[in-house]
Amino acid sequence: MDKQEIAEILDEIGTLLELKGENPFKCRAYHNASRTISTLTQDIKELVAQNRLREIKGIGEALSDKITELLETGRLGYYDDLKKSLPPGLLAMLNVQGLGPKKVKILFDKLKIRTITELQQAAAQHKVAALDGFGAKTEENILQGIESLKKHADRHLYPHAKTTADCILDIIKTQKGVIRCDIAGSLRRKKETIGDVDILVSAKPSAVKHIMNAFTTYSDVDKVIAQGETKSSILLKSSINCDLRVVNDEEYPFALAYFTGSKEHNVSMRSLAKKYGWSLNEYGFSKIGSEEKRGNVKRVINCKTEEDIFQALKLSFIPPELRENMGEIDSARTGNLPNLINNDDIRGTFHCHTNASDGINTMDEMAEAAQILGWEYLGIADHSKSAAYAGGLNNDKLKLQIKEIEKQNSTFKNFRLLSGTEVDILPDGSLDWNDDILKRLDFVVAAIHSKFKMTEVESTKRIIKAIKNKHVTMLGHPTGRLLLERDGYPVNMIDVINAAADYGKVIELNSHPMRFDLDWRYCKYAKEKRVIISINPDAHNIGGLNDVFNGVGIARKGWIEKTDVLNTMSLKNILNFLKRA
DNA sequence: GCCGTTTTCGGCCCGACTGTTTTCAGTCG
Repeated sequence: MDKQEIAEILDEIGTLLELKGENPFKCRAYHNASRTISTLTQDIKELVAQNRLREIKGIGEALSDKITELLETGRLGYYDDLKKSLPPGLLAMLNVQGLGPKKVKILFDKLKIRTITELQQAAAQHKVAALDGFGAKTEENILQGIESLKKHADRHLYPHAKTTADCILDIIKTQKGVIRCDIAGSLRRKKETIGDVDILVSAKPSAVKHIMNAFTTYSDVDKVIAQGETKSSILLKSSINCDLRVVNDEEYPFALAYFTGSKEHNVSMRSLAKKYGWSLNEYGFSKIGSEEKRGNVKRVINCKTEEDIFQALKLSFIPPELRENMGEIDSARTGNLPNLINNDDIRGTFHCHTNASDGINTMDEMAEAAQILGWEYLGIADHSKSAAYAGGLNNDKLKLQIKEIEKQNSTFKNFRLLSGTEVDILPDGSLDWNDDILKRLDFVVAAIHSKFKMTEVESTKRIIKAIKNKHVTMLGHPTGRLLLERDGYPVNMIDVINAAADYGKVIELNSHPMRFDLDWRYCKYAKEKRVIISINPDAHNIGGLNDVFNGVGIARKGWIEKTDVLNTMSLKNILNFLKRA
């Protein structure tokens, strides 16, 4: 059992306790512990072996015992008993918008509803509205919530949500009376996927109604979910939920910080404010104990921008991408925030396909696009011969491509194509090209494209064997395509990172919107082990090259600094690096 | 269930909106 599985069980225990009506703080303790465990960088097995679990903040005696039991026996009696005491369908019911643990508990206690299907039937028969605390409107919302759940279960990819948000932002910005206007929420934090879009506006009071109307009557609105004085919520035809919040301009920086989140980051910021004797909310700082609410808040500190808020708390400015309560507040206090990568820092990239294998554009077109982006180099990495499904090159075609690249390079001035390959790691860990061909290439990306159903131990062994090959430069998409599931595979990333450190290999962080291989914890671990990451688009066309930027958000979450990323090196350094590799 | 320069008990982040009530509970972010 790994820490991720432990974290999932702890989270579920927290939710199950909520459904049983347990002390909310006890429930929260489990949720907090789950998050802490899942983001742990130390080896949990080692911590248990050394009896050091309780050194972790939020893990006390009870949780330490439970985690130890889970790790040592693979089971937890407390969890099994808890699960037996409630029907499994209750957890799924919590996904219905507007239903929380209290309402689900009532539905179960009074009507014996155990599944979403039973809930839908009961609501259709108007049995739900008859319950105490429920009504016709709640019943209607439950039915709509179930429909919506079926229709919009998925989250939205960053680039799609960003395009949508920009269109709405453009409309809001041009409204009369608007002072400041920004995207907030997970979109501002550049999460890989977005739940809903949050837009924040500051405006003159007289303009609020007019702005809200402009928002709710936007041409792409499918349905207006809520419309109030400060907040409106719409569902777009593209099935993206979008919230607009209006505040006055004095409140704006506080609201921007608040609605940018994350929730966990905000909780920590409030705790910190409390230590200074202030209460922090979306409208300002106020003195603890004062009864003032919105409208007559006596601001203890005036803040015109978000920067001022951080400064008031003696923190350096925390970029939105880092606001996940993953240690950024401590780092901001001690001046140790990472130096984040910007799009402008990217000086080239590897792992790009052409129409020689399964790409769409020609090598010429890809090279031109890279130069337009201002890059110094572009790596060509078409598939190898075993990747028949992807039109993998045969020996002769690869040799021809190497020659073609040499020829092209003689025509460039401040740009260079690098000849590479995305070589298949075969099921036994050997490579699809022999060493004679591999040594002729500038770089070699090794990746798995077959036999995804191997066990974690088997696929880890397979990858590590490939990493050991002296011609391999980097490991491509190390866990497959997680968002597509169908070709993701289990792998022990800690072992893989250790091997990459031992053999001096690069690990690729694919930034194609459908592929997010490494999460921030592994990036952080890779950094500790001094393993270089490369942000690669796995671009199959010109447009794909622009997606490198989408990966930058991920890299930021990984606390990867410019110096830790291959793509920020100049061509000269890249060539030196490749020679060494 | 966790935590403590207010440490073994009492507090744990905070406000808007909705729908249900007639002053508030539940949900959400």
